[in-house]
Amino acid sequence: MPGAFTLVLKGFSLLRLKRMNIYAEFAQRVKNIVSQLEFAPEGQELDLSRVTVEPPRDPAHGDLATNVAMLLAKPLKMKPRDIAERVAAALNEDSDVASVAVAGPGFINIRLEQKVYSRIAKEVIEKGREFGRSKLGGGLKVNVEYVSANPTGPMHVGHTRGAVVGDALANLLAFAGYDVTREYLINDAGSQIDVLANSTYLRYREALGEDIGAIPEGLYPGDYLIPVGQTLAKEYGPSLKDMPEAERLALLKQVSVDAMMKMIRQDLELLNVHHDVFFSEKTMHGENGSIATSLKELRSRDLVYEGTLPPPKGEVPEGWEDREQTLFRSTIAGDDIDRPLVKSDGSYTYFAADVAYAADKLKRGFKQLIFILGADHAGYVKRLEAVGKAISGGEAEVIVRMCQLVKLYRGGEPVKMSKRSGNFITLRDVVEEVGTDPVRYMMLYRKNDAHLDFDFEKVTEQSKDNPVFYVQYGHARCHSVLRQAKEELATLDLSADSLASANFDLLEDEGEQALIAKMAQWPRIVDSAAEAHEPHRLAFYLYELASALHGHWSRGKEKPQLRFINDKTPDLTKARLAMVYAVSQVIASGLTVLGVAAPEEMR
RNA sequence: GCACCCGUAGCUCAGUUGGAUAGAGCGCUGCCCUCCGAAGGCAGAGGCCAGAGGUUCGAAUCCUCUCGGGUGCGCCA
Repeated sequence: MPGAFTLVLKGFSLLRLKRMNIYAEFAQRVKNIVSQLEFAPEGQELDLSRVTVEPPRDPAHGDLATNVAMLLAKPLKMKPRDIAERVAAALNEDSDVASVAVAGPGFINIRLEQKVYSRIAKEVIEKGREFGRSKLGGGLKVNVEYVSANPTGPMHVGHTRGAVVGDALANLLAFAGYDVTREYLINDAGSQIDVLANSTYLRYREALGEDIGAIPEGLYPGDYLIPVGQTLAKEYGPSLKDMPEAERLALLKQVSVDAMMKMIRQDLELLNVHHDVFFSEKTMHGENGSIATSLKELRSRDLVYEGTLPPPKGEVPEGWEDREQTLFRSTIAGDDIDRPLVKSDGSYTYFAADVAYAADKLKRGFKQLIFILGADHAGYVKRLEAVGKAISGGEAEVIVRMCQLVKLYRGGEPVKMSKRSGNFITLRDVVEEVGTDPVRYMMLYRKNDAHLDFDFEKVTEQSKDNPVFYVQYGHARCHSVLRQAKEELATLDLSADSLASANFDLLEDEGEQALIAKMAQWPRIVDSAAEAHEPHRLAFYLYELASALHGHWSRGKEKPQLRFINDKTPDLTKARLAMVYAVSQVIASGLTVLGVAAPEEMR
């Protein structure tokens, strides 16, 4: 199970980290206090794994809150508040703690000394964009597979979400200390590639001057194959027509797939999506291919066998015949039925390729196989998990994240698409109209398994309604202040080194403390988002941080003494500019993980 | 018929892995630019967290059932 493994890693990373985030830090201190207080009768081990230290929901309660008293009430048979009082008294001795209060059912609320804020601010400036990078993953090898769109045409708008979520998740995991490989499976072996090749052949003949008429049903009608046909005509002249059919088909397949992949890579580049490995499915087929060898090996482990399946419940499909076939024993790992590996014509099913592909990844040493799938593949989740579990014997883990469908709107009206004509809306259409940053942020500003409405007009709107502009604007505002300071205070050294030495103890305003407290949460957000495989949490956090900045900014309008730049108080000004710089670093860092630009001005 | 995902403010959605009085944006009402970027901020109204049981100190969150929406259901990829 993942749980035990993750815990080991966590313990490992906690020991390794020189500076941990304050929440993890205080959780450890609380645990130490509990064991020192010797609540438990002799020989009894207290389970402290569920002890948490979190920011309280209401900032008025302080900076940190822990649930330890409530958790221990039962095993110790004590009242939560009695436990809380004793822990609180011990916490009060901590020199980082300004005050402690017991509240509600037994919460312990902690208010931190100013110097803790100062320490955090200093750390952010020293680490810059590296602040928040963690060792949570402990270098664990993980494989993230995303996009894997069929190489039969340009990327469809429907691929966008999975591409962005997968890419951002990969970035996030890398930032959280995992050894990440980003992978794309090229489905270049199925019957759809025959269709592609035949469609290209038609365009080739067209390029040679033949009248091909309407594109027949069953072939790809899109214009994108026209240049492929033209290139072939230029390169080979009419000679392809005389080529033996098998040879010609092979050539057409190769040329077509290469052309489509080139197009797809350009589309991905446009979206700022990147992969390390493009894995060809075709290379796994054939007599000595990895599918054949994998199945052989799995047969020897009794994971592959010959057998029959019960007919599907409900409506039995037309042409159903009860026959014996080659099956993968996915039921032993939680799948509903065992899954067929070989079609009646003797060729492998798509699933067989998946089995071999998973085996290949495991052989390459990956401990987590992460898949980003569209909602239309929901039925595939169980069997993928089963494959990982069965083949690795529980050593590795398969994690599937599904992306729900995106509905397109324009000014509130649904956008209709007709697939049949080949004029579907492409990923390129969308990116070229609204831009990479808004597309990416919108796709990440939602839980991945929730439906997403994407309105072309709203996404290009430059207002609070549009989170990407709000966050980028926050970043730009920080730089605006720094530019202003440079002009007004020519003698002030604004380098990171200099700013790190500012006297942060001067930042006593509640808005300033709120901003620093918000930044202190960043490492914690990174870790929890990485553990949950939910990059959208970063997008929401950045919105909150930007909001804290905008709010504080406006307070300077009502109370001029709160403004960042004041030539009469140079030390305070320096501390405030340092804080502004720190905020810009966290926003830039977060946007970078999300693959979104952090512009310094937006005029 | 079965499986998976989702039901939270009028609308679009968060909710820190079970914590305190459930939050944000849009929309609505009323305010704030002689002032570092108003692409911004402040305040107000708006809730039976689809419904019913259960688990426990404590549930929007976990379990069961019901209702409502989506997706998929040998040899398509």
